[in-house]
Amino acid sequence: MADIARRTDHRYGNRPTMKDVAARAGVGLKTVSRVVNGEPGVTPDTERRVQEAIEALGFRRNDSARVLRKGRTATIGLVLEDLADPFYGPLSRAVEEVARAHGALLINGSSAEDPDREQELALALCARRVDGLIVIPAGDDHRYLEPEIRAGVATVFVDRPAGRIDADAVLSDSFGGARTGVAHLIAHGHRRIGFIGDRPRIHTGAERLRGYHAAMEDAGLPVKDDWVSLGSTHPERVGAAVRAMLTAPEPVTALFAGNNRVTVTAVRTLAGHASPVALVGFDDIELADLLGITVIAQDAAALGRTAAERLFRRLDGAGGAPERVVLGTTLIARGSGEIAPPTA
Amino acid sequence: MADIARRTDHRYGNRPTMKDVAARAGVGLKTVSRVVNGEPGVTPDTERRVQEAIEALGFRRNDSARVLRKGRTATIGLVLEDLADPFYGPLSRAVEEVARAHGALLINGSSAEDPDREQELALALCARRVDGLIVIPAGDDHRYLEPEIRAGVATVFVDRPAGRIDADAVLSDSFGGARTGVAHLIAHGHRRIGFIGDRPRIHTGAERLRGYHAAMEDAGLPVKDDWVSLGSTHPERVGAAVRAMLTAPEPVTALFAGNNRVTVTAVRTLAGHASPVALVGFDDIELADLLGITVIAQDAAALGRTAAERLFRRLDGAGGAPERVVLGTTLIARGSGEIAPPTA
DNA sequence: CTGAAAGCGCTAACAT
DNA sequence: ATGTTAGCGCTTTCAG
Repeated sequence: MADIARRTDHRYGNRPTMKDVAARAGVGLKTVSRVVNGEPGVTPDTERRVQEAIEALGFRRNDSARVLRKGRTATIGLVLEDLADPFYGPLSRAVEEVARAHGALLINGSSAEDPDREQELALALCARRVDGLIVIPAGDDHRYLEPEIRAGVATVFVDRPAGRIDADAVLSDSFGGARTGVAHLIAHGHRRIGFIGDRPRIHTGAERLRGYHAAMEDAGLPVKDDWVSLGSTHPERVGAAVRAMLTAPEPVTALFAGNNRVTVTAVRTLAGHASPVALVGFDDIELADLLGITVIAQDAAALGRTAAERLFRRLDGAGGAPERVVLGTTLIARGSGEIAPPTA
Repeated sequence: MADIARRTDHRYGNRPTMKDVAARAGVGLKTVSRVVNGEPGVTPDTERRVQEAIEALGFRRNDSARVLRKGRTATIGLVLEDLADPFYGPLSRAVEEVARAHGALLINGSSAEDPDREQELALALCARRVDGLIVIPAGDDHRYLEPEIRAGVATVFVDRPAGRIDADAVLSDSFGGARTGVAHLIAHGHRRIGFIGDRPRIHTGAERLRGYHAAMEDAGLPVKDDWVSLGSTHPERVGAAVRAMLTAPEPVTALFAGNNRVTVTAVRTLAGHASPVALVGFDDIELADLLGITVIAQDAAALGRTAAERLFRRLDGAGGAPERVVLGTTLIARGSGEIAPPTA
């Protein structure tokens, strides 16, 4: 009766279990477990019989049950902004490689820059008991993760730091990179420089803006309100911002683009402009070399690799207070940042 | 004694369970389950007490246990070639969005174009009992998936068809796209056209080569051995192939690039070349518009979306024989493909 | 070297 | 409306 119920119940498409394998091989359940996990203490002959039964039945161990018993899933979660953004591809891949080296799989999801969605995703991953979590924050309040972290979910933030909790973070030097980029434009003779960034709520955006202001101040240059535009990275918004700066009462002669999305739109917009305008963008872009775009490059793969390595070190028991690692950026001069201002 | 053992045992970092919540709220286990899952039949007052206990204890349902009982993981697996390749970013994102709409999460991994790694990954996903699998094949023999598919793992192949098994597949029209692209070059006066593709073992590569041959034959043009180069998409290999074709006894006046990686290298190589050479590439690339690169574009997001939708339809019980869906491609003329051959 | 029994945290089925 | 019991498929413990 109980057995009929079980056979009628087609969860997992009625897959064979270790019990089935044991019955077929005429051995005990635990012996099958030993063979499947390569544990010692099984005679070659018994092992062969078990292997045959496994083959015949098409048995594959159910890791869900294993996880329940062992308490570790060998899975880590990655919450990022947008899997389709070329900046996050190499980052994800680097995380994946480190995970693979540690025998773990990767679940990832996009927050679409929505704090609620970030939280929903991160908590769903915790419910699946991922061993660790790598988060590229969309929101600025991560207290919702406190119980999880306390319960033992190793957590590392990347690209942007956590908000309102103390946690490991791996970042690029946004402030220094932007400052260097703007100083580069100043060194080439520009005095009226525009900054187009994303929403100021986003940490990297704010830091890059700070770098811009610092470079201008270092050079004793004023900053007009018209020269700073923050908001969505939507092409329309950015395009309009570029045009506004070029036609302002005191038009800019150079632009600093706050990230890869902005740079792309800025280049497209400037391509349709009469006189040349200097441009330096944060983040490298594919084919930027052929287009001669000067950029402040950050190493997305290194960001992901560093974060993942720190995560696994924590999982391996490394203690100590949360740390913040800041990776440097590189100025790559390709032409667009070396255009001189029009001689007035 | 048993309880001491349990407390000492720190799996899941000693997280509270429903039993703990039940004890604290002074209710039965099942009542907690009802509250957590939003099932009816709980008085508002009881519900409040349970919620309070959940908050106080920082309880989060253990989905591993749930999965074991329910038989569905609400997780799908995606095996692709390289998460860092800009072609797969939008594809993954599209799959993710469909999964999200169905309340499922996405585990993804890169095969790095290695058949063994593809198999290892796909089977690891099956061991975790993903409900469904989307595979971008690296290998050409997928019989290893037969037991899994029979056991109920819905499987859809994308970008390239499955090898030696009959399964759903969603593809782009590689043959037609390449034929159109090469015909476009012929229409602009070229007679000596080169084809640079990836390894012929890869289905898309073979199909595109077939399209090239078809277009040449349609026009009654011969194809010299020197004009076809297949192999790795490594920049060095591709660069050398381009240079060889331009300096062959009968040099080509136009090139067809078999995929996005090849196109990028071809553009870089041609940029250093004296006389202009026409180029059409398979796959669109970011900023190709600014560089004036003519391409045969496929819709990576549509590929992913279509595959994921089919997968969930199968999961929802849709029967019928495996089907092959072929999505069309689009020729986008931007200049490089409209360069006329040098007048001889 | 092998196996029986207990139980991981949850849900389904059945009481009450 | 609420609680009790059994058991998902595996690993752990302990006894042969």
